[in-house]
Amino acid sequence: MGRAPCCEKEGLRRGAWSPEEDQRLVAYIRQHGHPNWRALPRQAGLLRCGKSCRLRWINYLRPDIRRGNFTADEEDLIVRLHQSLGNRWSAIAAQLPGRTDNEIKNVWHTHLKKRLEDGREAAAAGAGRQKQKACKSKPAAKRAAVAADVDSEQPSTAASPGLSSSGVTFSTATESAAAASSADNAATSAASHADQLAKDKEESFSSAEFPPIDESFWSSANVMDMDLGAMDEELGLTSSSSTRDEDMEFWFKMLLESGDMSDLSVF
DNA sequence: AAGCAAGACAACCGCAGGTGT
DNA sequence: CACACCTGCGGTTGTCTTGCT
Repeated sequence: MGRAPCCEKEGLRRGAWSPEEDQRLVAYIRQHGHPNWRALPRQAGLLRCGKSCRLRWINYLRPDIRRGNFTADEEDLIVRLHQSLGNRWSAIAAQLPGRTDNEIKNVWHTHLKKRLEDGREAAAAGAGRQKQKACKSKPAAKRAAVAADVDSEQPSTAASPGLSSSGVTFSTATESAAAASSADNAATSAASHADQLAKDKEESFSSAEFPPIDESFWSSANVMDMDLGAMDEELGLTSSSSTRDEDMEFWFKMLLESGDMSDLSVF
């Protein structure tokens, strides 16, 4: 259980990613996947450490990322999940299709936490969100613009009905919620939240902001030489769901069985 | 119009755990 | 069994944007 030596920092770029770097990373992963993050930047010709590439891909460039503002349901779900899971952002993110742990963490620290601390979450649930969404509109647009840069090279698969991970991830959320419901009626509420999220996501992905995905991208000759099955698995796109989702489900059930999910009464 | 404070978000850092040799 | 390597996670920071005065 050793620790990986620190990334060589000499000659490596840091800070914000340029569109060119994004395109290069996306193009490489498109062709070869990312079996080895450490070796990826060198093979892709990027002056970045593998960690940085992974983070960029996971949090920003991954095709199944759901961009845009958090919905009221998503925010509520985050708050409730946080109450029962604590700072397990990856666990919370597993219940929010298309959202990354980093994004959820940011949202929590920037306003959800404050909302709770202020003790007026109930009152602010409506008004607060309206204000917040207005504030976020520009950054969202900015992100969309950057994404468009990348998408010009790689059509986003986010809107691909067949390839979107939403169904997979969400099915996990639904199943988890369903399991919870057997022990606690409150979980039914969580399931409805998940239902709503799925609807939101579908609507979101079919909106103009998320133009229809070019399905041909994934089946094009560009990716024919790569292991699509492996890629799908990495992206959480397989119908059998990812190992991580399975882990999350297992963890959820364990909590249920151990009674730790009594906190889910908040649902 | 300019300056300042707060908000929002991308990215980095260090650690822990899993896996292969 | 010990070690090295790799990946993933959570905390934190830096920078840019927005709103207010």
